[in-house]
Order: sequence, then C-alpha cells, then structure tokens
Amino acid sequence: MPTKYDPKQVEASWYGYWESHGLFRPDTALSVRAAHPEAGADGAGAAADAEPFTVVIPPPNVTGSLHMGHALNNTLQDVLVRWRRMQGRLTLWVPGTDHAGIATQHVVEEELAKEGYSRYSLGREKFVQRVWAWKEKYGHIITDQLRRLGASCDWERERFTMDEGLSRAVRQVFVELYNKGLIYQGNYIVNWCPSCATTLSDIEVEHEERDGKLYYIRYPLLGDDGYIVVATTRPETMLGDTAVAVNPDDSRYEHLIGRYVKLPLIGREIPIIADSWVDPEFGTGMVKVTPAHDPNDFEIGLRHDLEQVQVIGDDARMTKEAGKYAGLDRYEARQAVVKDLEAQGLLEKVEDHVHAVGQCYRCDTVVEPLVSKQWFVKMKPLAEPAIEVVKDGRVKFVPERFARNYLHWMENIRDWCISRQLWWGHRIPVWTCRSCGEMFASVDDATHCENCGSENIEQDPDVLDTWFSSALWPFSTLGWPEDTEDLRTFYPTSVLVTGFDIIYFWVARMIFMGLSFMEKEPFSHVLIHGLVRDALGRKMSKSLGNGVDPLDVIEEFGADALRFTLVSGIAPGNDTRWQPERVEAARNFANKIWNASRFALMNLGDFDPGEKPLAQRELTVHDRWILSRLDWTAGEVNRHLERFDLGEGARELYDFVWSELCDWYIELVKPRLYGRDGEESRRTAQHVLWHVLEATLRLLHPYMPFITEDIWQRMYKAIGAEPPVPSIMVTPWPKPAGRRDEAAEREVEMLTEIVRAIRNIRAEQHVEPGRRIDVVVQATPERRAALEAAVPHIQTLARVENLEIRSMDDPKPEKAIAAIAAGVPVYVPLAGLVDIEQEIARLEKELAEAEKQLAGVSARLANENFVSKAPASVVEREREKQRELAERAELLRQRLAELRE
RNA sequence: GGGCAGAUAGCUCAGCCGGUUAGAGCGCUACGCUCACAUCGUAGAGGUCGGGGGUUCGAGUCCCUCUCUGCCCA
Repeated sequence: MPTKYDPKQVEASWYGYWESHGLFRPDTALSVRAAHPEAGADGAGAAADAEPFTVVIPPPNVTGSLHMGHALNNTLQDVLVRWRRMQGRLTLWVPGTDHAGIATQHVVEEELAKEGYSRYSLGREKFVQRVWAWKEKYGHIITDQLRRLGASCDWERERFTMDEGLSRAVRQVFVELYNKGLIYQGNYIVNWCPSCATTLSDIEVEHEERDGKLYYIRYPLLGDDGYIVVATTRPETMLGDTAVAVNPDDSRYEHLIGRYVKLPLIGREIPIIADSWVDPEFGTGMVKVTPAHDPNDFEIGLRHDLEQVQVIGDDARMTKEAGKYAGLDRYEARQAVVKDLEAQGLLEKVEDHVHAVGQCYRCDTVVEPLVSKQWFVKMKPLAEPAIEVVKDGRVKFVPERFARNYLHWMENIRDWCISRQLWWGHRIPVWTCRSCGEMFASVDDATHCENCGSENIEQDPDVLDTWFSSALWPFSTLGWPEDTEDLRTFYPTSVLVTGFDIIYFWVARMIFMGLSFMEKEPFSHVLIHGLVRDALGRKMSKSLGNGVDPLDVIEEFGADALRFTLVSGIAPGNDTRWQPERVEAARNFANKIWNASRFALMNLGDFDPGEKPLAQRELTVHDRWILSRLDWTAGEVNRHLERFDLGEGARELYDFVWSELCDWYIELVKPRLYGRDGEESRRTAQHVLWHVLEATLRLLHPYMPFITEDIWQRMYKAIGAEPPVPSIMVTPWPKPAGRRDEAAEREVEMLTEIVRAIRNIRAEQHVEPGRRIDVVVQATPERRAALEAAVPHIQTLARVENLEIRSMDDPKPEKAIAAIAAGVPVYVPLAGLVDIEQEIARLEKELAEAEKQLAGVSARLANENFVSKAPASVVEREREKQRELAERAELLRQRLAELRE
C-alpha cells in the first residue's frame, strides 16, 4: 500500500464493480447480504420479509450538471440509503431526471439559433424531436456525475418525467382531476415572463426589493376643476386604468366615492370606487386600478365589475389600447408617460421608493402580470388532506420548523396555474371539437369528438408545468398507474431529502398528489437541508462566478472527502459554507484511515480469522477498552442516523478513528504485534485489530463508500481469504455487541492521563525528545495492579527509562516535578533542572484551581434542594467529583508542604 | 407589516428537546522526520456561549425583551 491515499486509483473501479454486481438493486443486495455470517443475527432473511426503505431522488434538471447543492443533497441520501441497506432493509433508491420545460427548451433554442433557425421555423413536431435528440445526447451527464459521487441508486429503475410511463401517469392524473372539476380553464391574471414567453406559477416568481420611484399623478375630477392624486410605482399602467379606489373607511375621500375622473393621456372616464383592500396609509390613500396588469387590481376589478384593458402585450410592448404609446417597450412607455404627464402639469411629485419586483426564477426578467386564458388546478380541496397529514404527523418534517412554512403556505394556497406556453413538456390532454365546440380530456390521444364524433378536433397547444409531473414522482416512478409489484412494495417511500427552497414547488405538490391518487402520503419524513454557500457566505451563482464544481473537488480530493466535507459539521436544515480547509481536513481524515489500515495490514499478514474466536481469547484491558469504545461509537452513530443527524454521526466516527483508534489503541498494540508479549498475545492483538478495523470501515462506509470498500477488500486480500460477501456495502451494519466495559475505560483513562502528564512535564521542562527519563508514581492498594500492568506502556509512550511504583506512604522524590493524573501522583525527578520556587508557584496555581472547583461542587452538594431534586445519578457524579477533587487538593498540599521545607 | 432562523475560541461551525472543568476543524505558539501516516506526531495558548431580565437545585440549552444579520411570506 502506498503511504498516501490516492482516491483516483481507488474510486474509478469500485463504482462499476458495485453496479455490475447488481448491488444497488434491493433484492440482489439483500440476497447477497444473506450470505454474510452475521446476517442471520439480524434476523434478516429473504427479501420478502425485509422492511422496505425507499427514497426517490429529487430529479435533477436533465440539462443540468452537478453543483454543490446536488452533491449535498445526494450525499445525504446516499448515506441514509447505504446505512439502511446494511441494516438489512429492502432498500431502493430511485434515480432519474426531470424534463425542465423552460430550461431545456431554452438550451435547444439557443443551439438552433446558432444554426440560424428558430423553433418556429422548425415547427413544433421537429422541434420536439430535436429536444429528444438533445436529451439522448446530453441527458446522462448529470447522472454520470452522480455515479462519480458514489450514489448507490438503482439505475435499472431510472426514470425520466417525459418517458412513456410517466407521461401516462401525467395524463391519468390530469384527466381524473379534470373530470372531477378540479382542473379548469379561466381568464385570470397570471405571471407572464416576456422573455420565456410563457406563464409562470406564483412560486416561480421571485420577489426582490429594488429601488424605484413612487409617482404621484393628478387625475382631473369630472364636473369641477378639482383633481385627485394617486400614487403608483408603474405609471405606464395608468393607460389601462379603469377605476380609482379608496378605502371605504377613509373619511378623507368619502365624499368622492361615486364620482368620476378623466384618465389623463387617454381620456377615459373612470369611477372612484370604495374597496377595503386599499391601504389608506399608502401614498395618498387613493390608488389607480389596472385590472389587467396587477393581481390585486384584478381582484378589485372582479368585485366591482370593472373593465380589463390590456395595455401591455405578451412581448412586453404596449398594445394599441395604449394609444400613441403603442409599440413602445414597457420601460420606454414609462418614460414617455411620465414626460407627457409632466408636460401637462399632472405629475405632482416623484419620491424614491423601495418595492418588491417580481422576476422570473429562470431568467430574472421582470414578470408582467397579464390576463389570459390558462389552465388551473383548484387547490382548496386538494390542500385540506395535505394539511392534515402534516398536522397529525403522518408526514414529518426534519427539522420540524419547516412544517410551519409548509402549513402556512398550504393554508393560504391559491389555485395553481399549470399551463405553459412551451412546446417541450406534457401537452395538455384536452381537445376541442371544431364542429360542436365540445371540450374533453382524454388519457389516450383523441381521434374524434366524444360528443359528436367529429374528427375535426384540436388539442390544446400548451404544455403542463414541469412540476405537475414532478408531483407524481414518488408513485409514477414505481409504475403507477399500473398496479406494479414495485408500487405495492415500495410505496409510500420512506424519506424525501430536499432543500427548503423547494418545499412549495415540489414537496407540497407531491403530498397532495400522493394523497389524491395513492390515498397514502408519499413519504413519512421530509429531510430538509440548507444551501451550500461560498466561503464568504454568499449564495453560489453563475453570475457571481463563485460556484465550486464538485467534480473538480472529486478530482483533487476524492469523492469520499467531498462527501465527508458536505455532511460533517452541519446541522439539519442549516446552510453550510464551502471552505477549502474543510475538504483538506476530510482528505486528511481519509489519509489517516488509509494509513491506520496500512499499518494494520502490515501486521496482519499471517492473521487467521478462523482461529480461536475473539470471545474465547484472553483480552488485555486495552483490547477491552477499544472494543468498548467501538460499541459505544456504533451505538452513537446509529442513534444519530436515526434522528437524521448525519453531521453528528460523522463527528463521532472522526473522533473514534483519530483520537481513540489511532492515537491510543494502535500505539498500545504495537509492541504486542511485534511479538514482544509472546505469540498468544500477538494473535489476540491481531484478532482485535482486525475486528475493530473491519467494523469501523463498515460504520464509515455510508459516508465514505470508496475508501472503505477498497481497504475492506484489501484486508481479505492481505490474509489470502475470500470476503464473505462481494462488497462491504452488503455487510451487516455493526450493532453494539454488549462489550461496553467501564472498568477498562477507567483503567485506560488512567494510563492515558499519566502518559499525558509525563509528556506535559517533559515539554514544559524542555526535556529533549529523545531523552529517556525516570518517573515515580504512587499507588493506592486498589490502583497498584492496574499501574503495574501499565508500566511498560507508560515507558514506551512517554519515553520513560525507569518507572517506579511507590505506595502512598513511601517518601516522594525530592527534586522532582509533580503532577496528579487521574488521582495518581506522578513525579519526574529532574536532578539539577528543578527550580523549586517555580515548581511551588506552578503547584500553587494548580491547587487554587482544584480548590475553586471543589468549592463549587461542595456548595452544590451542600444545597439540600440539589440533593433532593436532582436525579440520583447526577448527585452521585457530583459526589464522585468531590472525592476526586478533595484527593487531588490534598495531594497538592502535601507536595507543596514538602517543597517548602 | 407577519413569520422563521442565526448571533458560542482569531475564522467556520457542532453542542443531540436543562446536569461534570462548553467541543471540533482550520489558524496560532513551542518542540519533533520515534520502523502506519509531515495529508503526521507531542505539548500548549485561546470562549463565562450577542445585551438585559426571568424560570429552575442547576441554563449555551427553556421563557420574555432588546440589538444586529440572513431567509421566507405579504
């Protein structure tokens, strides 16, 4: 094994190995796993008995490439999936991509533009063919990247939102909703993106605060010379005003209600109406009403039966209704209108004003509210059950607080505009008969009118919002509307892992669709994660150019390091910053594992796992200690994974590997492996080391699949044995084995404390690193045996020549530096080096600290309330602490007294 | 305007629904190529947990309030 871990060499081959062995398939993984000797202990038998664990991937945009958000999202899923698979669950992770209507259409249109075509010159059918061709060519990029990350999805079940089965599901759902009256067509105000030339749903519009102006415009009153003043941020829309509104409770304007004003520049006479929506505090308290270009005005218009005058067109240019401004871009029109109003003395004033501007989430173009005929899903009846399942806990958000966002949105939900003026997507399965005017929805392509039989029918030109098909993902991918075995086995899924930004777009919609069509919520848990930001805490974005490409990171540091970086040190739901130092730390961790394993394998060449099993061996206290720590770690990691706290699990493993296994156990076991304690002890050490390393690799595997697989395979190779199963990914997940041993933990703690104390003294007294020194410790009768056993280890680890154990009554060394480690007095006689005054000062400081702590503990114990109210275990711990501190203080006082003589 | 987060060591963050002397990584200081690892080792410095108030035997952890930052919704 090389001295440095090189992920490139290792990662390339294992992914293909897993895939070609079918290990990502739920049934295969489980049946292969059953061959493992431990598998029986879990009671995991045939696939039929195992509890399913299902995850559907949030389908990435087929035009996309992997960014850090994907990397985080999929790492979280893969950790959970690999863990559950090892636990013996029938585990399925369904991969796939979504057709991303607008984005994909854009990409292909751009390609066409380079060739001098447009989609219109190509025609709809050819254009769609062209998009398919594009998808076939480039659509696998992101899924290949997921493989690089190590994602253990079942690629044989890969789906695409536009594939045949999913398209069928979309139609089925549409038709059912249509026939139930839950899908309707209506003339409503919608968000129109002039650049994408399509409508957007409310949540596809992002609001951003911008500096703007508030224009105060005079509208002359009819019947006298007076005028009123309205305030607006969009003066160009005045051309489409059909009323002015005031709040009915606003006494200032009560007398004006019912009168008319003459709309400047246009000359239309429009009424002053009262509507409680008007905020008397805003502007002058009088607002212009443009039903065709503002969602609130649209509502007012409906209430008061106002005319809708469209002055801005689909192309964001003024229509002929705008009179002389027709043909101008909406911003040019704004300038012109303002100028003309000013010329006529109708512009009272202009103020600076910050307001929220709606932009297209795809292209950032400012959205234009327009009235047009669109398809909508009636949300109220669908939302109600979807609210219930979250309220009663059938669907749980992790962290819980996201349930509030969800509920708030669901409880105030508006109808969902699902039609998009695109060519790429699921075409709306509604036909209109040109003969009789009948309109009907059909799952199969219609050939004739359902009413009159005429073949002169026409399909709606629009396609559905991509999220409509995504909403069906948890069951459409499993075969719905067919009654497939997968659907019966794997639905509902177990956990959905996604970012908070997509709760409304996707999570909410999956929940109501799942409830409507499967009569069962699509998942029991929703694990929400945050954003991966740049090192300065900014969102990664193309325009800022601050994105970090996960593939570059994999190239440089390895997929395992990337994964470990992304999941460690994060708390569920919180954002995380991408800091290069953290990947380096993860890379170093991988290297540490590599080298610890390298050491182990160098000493396991003649290891025979078939020999006398661990249970029958005479274990040293160190063996019992590391097995105890392993047990504890296995329990903790599992506990954290159960609570979806992957970051804490990672930390636990990091600490165990580095601070316990490497720093202490491996150091302690070296002499035995070198045969210094005889053959039997060497064999036992091999057994323990093998066992601990192997189990540790298994615990690490969900986080770092590649390196753990590689080392695990090497372990068997090193001893010339066949692994019991083809891959570590189908070994049983380690469970605590009842090996917790508190006595061993205390004893090793004493050892490490003494070693640290001696090292500390050496460093502080500037003893040359190579020089061996003498040490004296004092033992109580109870401690003597443990101390005697520890002697050789202390000698090795602290570079001690002679280690003398004296009883507590024996005289102490005179010219010596003293310390108390885990209650054991430790003396390092350093002839000629000890400055008595300095030593007294140092010990006085330590004594003061001990006494301070002792006072605190004693005060607590003296408090009757504490003793009576605190749990017994807490009180007992305090008593123990008091004893230790008292002992320590006493020893320090004795030492000080001696030095002062 | 409403809601939700966050404010803990120089930096970035943990701290697992109240219980020892608040942890990690990076950075910093001193020392060190000891036969797994310099992507390393040893030792160390460094936080009274944003301010204030409260509940409790006990609060970084719960409640109230204020300040600042970010996000979502309107």
